Amino acid sequence: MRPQLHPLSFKGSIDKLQQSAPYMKEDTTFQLLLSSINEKVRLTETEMQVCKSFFTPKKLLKKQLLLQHQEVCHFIAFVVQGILRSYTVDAKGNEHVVQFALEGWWISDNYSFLTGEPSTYNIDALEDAELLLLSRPAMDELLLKVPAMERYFRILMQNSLVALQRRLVGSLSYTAEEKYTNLIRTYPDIAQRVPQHQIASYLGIKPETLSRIRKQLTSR
Amino acid sequence: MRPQLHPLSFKGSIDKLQQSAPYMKEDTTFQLLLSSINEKVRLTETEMQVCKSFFTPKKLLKKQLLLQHQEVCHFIAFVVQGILRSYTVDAKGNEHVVQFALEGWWISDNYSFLTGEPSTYNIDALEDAELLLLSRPAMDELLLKVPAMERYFRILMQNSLVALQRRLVGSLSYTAEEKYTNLIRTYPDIAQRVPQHQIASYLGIKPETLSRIRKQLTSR
DNA sequence: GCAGCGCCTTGACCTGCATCAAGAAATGGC
DNA sequence: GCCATTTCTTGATGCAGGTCAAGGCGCTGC
Repeated sequence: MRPQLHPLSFKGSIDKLQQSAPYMKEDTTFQLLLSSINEKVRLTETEMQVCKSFFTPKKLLKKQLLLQHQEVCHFIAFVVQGILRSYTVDAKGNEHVVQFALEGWWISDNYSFLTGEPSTYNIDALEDAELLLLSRPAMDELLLKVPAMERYFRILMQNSLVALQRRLVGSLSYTAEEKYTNLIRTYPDIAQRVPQHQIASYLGIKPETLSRIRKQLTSR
Repeated sequence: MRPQLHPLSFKGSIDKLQQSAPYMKEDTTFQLLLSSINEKVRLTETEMQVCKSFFTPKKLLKKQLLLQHQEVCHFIAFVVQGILRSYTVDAKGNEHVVQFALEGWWISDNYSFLTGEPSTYNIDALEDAELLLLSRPAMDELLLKVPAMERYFRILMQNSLVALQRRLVGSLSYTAEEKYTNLIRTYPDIAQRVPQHQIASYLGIKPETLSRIRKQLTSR
């Protein structure tokens, strides 16, 4: 069985995190991030501390925008708690969900972040969320001070690339029903926490079609 | 105008290369690779020499396979000359072109290369080709000896990620005709050098449909 | 020169999903 | 608890692109 690959990141367990006491707050915020990093590269205790210092915590309410179309994306965001989505609005006015990000995933507009050009995406919260932001200057400095992070980000990029390539081939070769059943098999938590019409948008089908597909599936 | 981003790489000029005399062979083989690297990171003269030593030249005839489905992908390949494609065959027996690679582009199955799992892709040559292969152990050693290459590959990955994300959104929001006109606008050389039915496969449409679209377009 | 094959075109018909329209359920604010 | 809004369902109809089938054109090899 192949290990799962997630766009821009991996999915870490958060069970412990949610139960932990309030005075642990500071630690638990970074715990998920550090375990994500540790899964891919070895950092010394000091490097981890340095790392932490470059991130800015941020809270977001449901529906609140983190990034708006035509703004420059000045950060990449690590999701500590909640769900975010990035989406575009095409020439015909249709929204297309590009990515969901749950706990332990990264989200941003890479293109805008890297080039400084205005973004073509919007990013907002589908649930109240807690994030750790890494700004462009912070990232540049972090990579200088902790070169191992260069490797971490390369691995992230490669994993997302692979996941995205699969999604693309899937979008070309599967029927709407197959796309949906693949999704709920691969990311059952998304299917449960995200409204159906958002999932439809992610899959590139209409909410009506998804509704009919679900009806079909339950009747079997 | 946005700089173009190419899946897994960039497109470098090869005009000079093709005109150069035979005794320059050795140099011209690496020239394109080095200029690709220099565009993204600064290497010392020594580092460039070290870099070269890790690559293995390889020639491929038209239709020859570089990687076969279910083999492990032991390399990433830089295209010096010619055109390659990677493709999958889905459950219904349909081929899907995942990527084309022209001069100056990289091609491989990243997933298989990174994890050592058997590949789900095939890679073959659409024209006689000249490649530079970087094996997994060679890459690991290269990254140790020339850490700047870590950055080069991260940038490559990020660029491909961005390009792939656009392609995905495009595959969801554009009509077949829009997808085709986008392709010939973005990569006119692909449209000219690659047979139509391969392009149709890349776009996720049938050759018959592409033929009809082209007829429509010329009649306007 | 022509046989054979790969590639492209054209026509007739079919189908999966979109579109449009109208309610029904669920959710949330106060 | 009740109204507003958001989300989901269902039905009727349309169309982009797929499928199947046949034929043409231009290589390449002998």
